[in-house]
Amino acid sequence: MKLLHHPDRKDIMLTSVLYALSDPVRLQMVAQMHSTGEQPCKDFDVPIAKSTLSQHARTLREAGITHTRTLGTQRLLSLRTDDLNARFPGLLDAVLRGFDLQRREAAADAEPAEPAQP
Amino acid sequence: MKLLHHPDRKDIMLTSVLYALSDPVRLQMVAQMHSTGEQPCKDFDVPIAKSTLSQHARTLREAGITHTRTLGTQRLLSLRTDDLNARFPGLLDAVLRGFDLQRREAAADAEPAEPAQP
DNA sequence: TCAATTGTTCGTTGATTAACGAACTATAGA
DNA sequence: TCTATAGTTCGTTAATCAACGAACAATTGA
Repeated sequence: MKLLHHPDRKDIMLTSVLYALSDPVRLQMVAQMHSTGEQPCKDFDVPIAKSTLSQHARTLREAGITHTRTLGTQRLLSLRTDDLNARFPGLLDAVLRGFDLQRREAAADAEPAEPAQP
Repeated sequence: MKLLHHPDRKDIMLTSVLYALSDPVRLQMVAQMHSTGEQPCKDFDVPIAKSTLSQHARTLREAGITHTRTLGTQRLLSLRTDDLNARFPGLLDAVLRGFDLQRREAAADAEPAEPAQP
């Protein structure tokens, strides 16, 4: 079994975090972990090959955004919420909120009018 | 004279903003605009060629982070604070605060002890 | 008009990136 | 032990990126 490197809290770099979050696939993964909690790679709802997903998971882990633990054949990913909040207060929340606002707006734009009962 | 494209507020994308902020040079530029206000390219305190700086300025502008206006031969850059706060509430502040926290910590680490009179 | 200042554009280079499939590792369960 | 499942690693490809210098454009001021 391979041991996975996670950076210490103090070594989490702002530019690395912002870069990791700037990819649509990774941002989606982060949003999903935030709403659903810890989950295995296979449950991420992203339309990419598993090798690509594995690489994205690594990018998030090495940036200090996620923690990965092994359970059987699975790798369970979760957000390092406390570490991120301690190091960059308010950043994760602002990103997640921005992601949600943007998503809502896109959904609203797709509808022609405000339907009473959709 | 060339006219510069600035995206509408509604077209500012989260991933583009995060990406633009994930480069150390651009992040430094943003921090400087935040503390010093509007300023011309030549006043940015970054150790790069002016052609490179010009490209970074373009990246920031096209991501919707900065506004650029022309004054004589100069291009004055300023943060689109209101637009960013409206679209992604708290994001810019969190990034700027995180940048400052990280900078302070790095400075503290460089000092061996707490000198009374440095 | 001419020179200096400020910034942009262009072409190049080397590095990095996201994507994929194939091959591999490791564990769980039959 | 054998098979299925879950991920990782590797090699490749096409695209993008940051950096630079040279050449260009636009404006100011002498």
